[in-house]
Amino acid sequence: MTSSNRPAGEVPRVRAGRDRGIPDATVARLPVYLRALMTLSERGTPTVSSEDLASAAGVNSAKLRKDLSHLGSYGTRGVGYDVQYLIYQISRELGLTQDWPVVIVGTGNLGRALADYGGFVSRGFRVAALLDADPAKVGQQVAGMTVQHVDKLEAVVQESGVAIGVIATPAPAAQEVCDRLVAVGVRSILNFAPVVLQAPDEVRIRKVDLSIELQILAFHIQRATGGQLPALAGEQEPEGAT
Amino acid sequence: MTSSNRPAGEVPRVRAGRDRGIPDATVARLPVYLRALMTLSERGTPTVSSEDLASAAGVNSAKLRKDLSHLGSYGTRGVGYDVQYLIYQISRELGLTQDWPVVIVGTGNLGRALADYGGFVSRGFRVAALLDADPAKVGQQVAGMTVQHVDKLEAVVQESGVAIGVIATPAPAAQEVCDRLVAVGVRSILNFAPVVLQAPDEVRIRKVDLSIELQILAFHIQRATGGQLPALAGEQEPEGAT
DNA sequence: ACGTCCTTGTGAACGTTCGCACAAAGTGAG
DNA sequence: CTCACTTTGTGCGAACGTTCACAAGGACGT
Repeated sequence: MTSSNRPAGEVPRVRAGRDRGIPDATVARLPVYLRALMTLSERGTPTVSSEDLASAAGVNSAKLRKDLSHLGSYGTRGVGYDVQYLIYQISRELGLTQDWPVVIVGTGNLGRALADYGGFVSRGFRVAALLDADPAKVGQQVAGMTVQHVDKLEAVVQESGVAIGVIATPAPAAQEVCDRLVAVGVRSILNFAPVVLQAPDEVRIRKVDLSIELQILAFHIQRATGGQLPALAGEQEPEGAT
Repeated sequence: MTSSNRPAGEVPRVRAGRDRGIPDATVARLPVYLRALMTLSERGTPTVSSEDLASAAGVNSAKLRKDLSHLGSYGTRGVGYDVQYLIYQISRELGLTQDWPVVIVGTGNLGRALADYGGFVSRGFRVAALLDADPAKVGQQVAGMTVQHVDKLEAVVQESGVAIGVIATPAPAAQEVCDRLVAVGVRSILNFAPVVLQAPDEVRIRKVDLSIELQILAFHIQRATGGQLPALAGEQEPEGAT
């Protein structure tokens, strides 16, 4: 998944000016911290300690401090972190202070859910277009936008400067959509279709698979209960009376 | 394989009487392998090499072989893996050979998308009930099921032996739903709401966050382009350093 | 039967991530 | 000013994950 073209031997560390070598694991957590900070901000909390913020984000406090230290020293010892300032710094690091036009391909249930999802707009993402191959769907209004035919994909991407493509099509159509997005210069793709997309290394693909998460949960339940449905195998602890 | 001598404390891996601790990273990939194998199966492919299967799943072939080796020696040297047999073994390991009743709470766009998602049913998951707190939604037909009021949550869970709860509510309602699910014995929760749920340690929570994935993509684009949109250059300068 | 070719399974090296524990740095009371 | 207290930032060892490289094992042609 990682296509880091780093000269062999060096750890992603301090580079030019500000520290730009942030570990992937840290990057994946920054949005979670941001979310927790937003909640604190709404409550009017001025500062927060690493302990409290870590608890709100569901991580270890040492890990949180180390993560934040990759952005710089934005805390005050003895006090904690200024909520507003930290929100700004994380947003800036994630590139959320600018506007990201996104194209969503596929307006089935999932595509519509995505178009309506408030979390996109509130984080600097803007749906530039909704596309679908089904003539019956073209022209429909979804989340205040008119669904366009997928033939417009190339035009929309170029006119709106779309940098991120979201694929929410059925599985068989996903690869072709991916190819077309790549062909018009999109280098970042978020894929919801249950297929493994093939693309050049320079294209960054992230995948969200609803059923995979369920399967992982099922594995752990099965492992914990020896293959029995827990609710049917007894409500109490195994140590309890049988 | 030698069993690792684990010090007292928390156990990151599955601990069982049997020596079958499968790493989390491997478990997370098994569904991907399974998906690739299903595709091969539909094409009538009898056997597949680790190289080909790894390519189809988008991973390194050595990693795939090591992952599969945790399940047992199911390959034949010089030939590869029998597709049908491997499908069976992975399915069994993931617990997909049995039926998992699932309750979906929240029938907004996302909840409906989930209810309609074919990937659930085809993998041994069955939607036992769709719940919503909105009286206007109760009684509606979604994916062939009637939406019930969330007050029925406890009854549904107990009657159907639901082991997995899916939370697709708005953020403010998620924690309460989580608490209620835990209270009736649900130990595995898949959370789509953009909040960090607090629950006892024995409850396994997995989170899917649509906007977090987008934010991670945005970070990488921004990092690669120095903070500017690749297509639309020149709008806002990056902040000066301290 | 035997040698050659192919592929699995895995030991070992390497890189990444985690979390403890503590020094450094700031606050505030007296 | 000094001292006690709080909290950050980080060095370090351990745990975890990934990848290389190759021995072991099986199929197949001759």
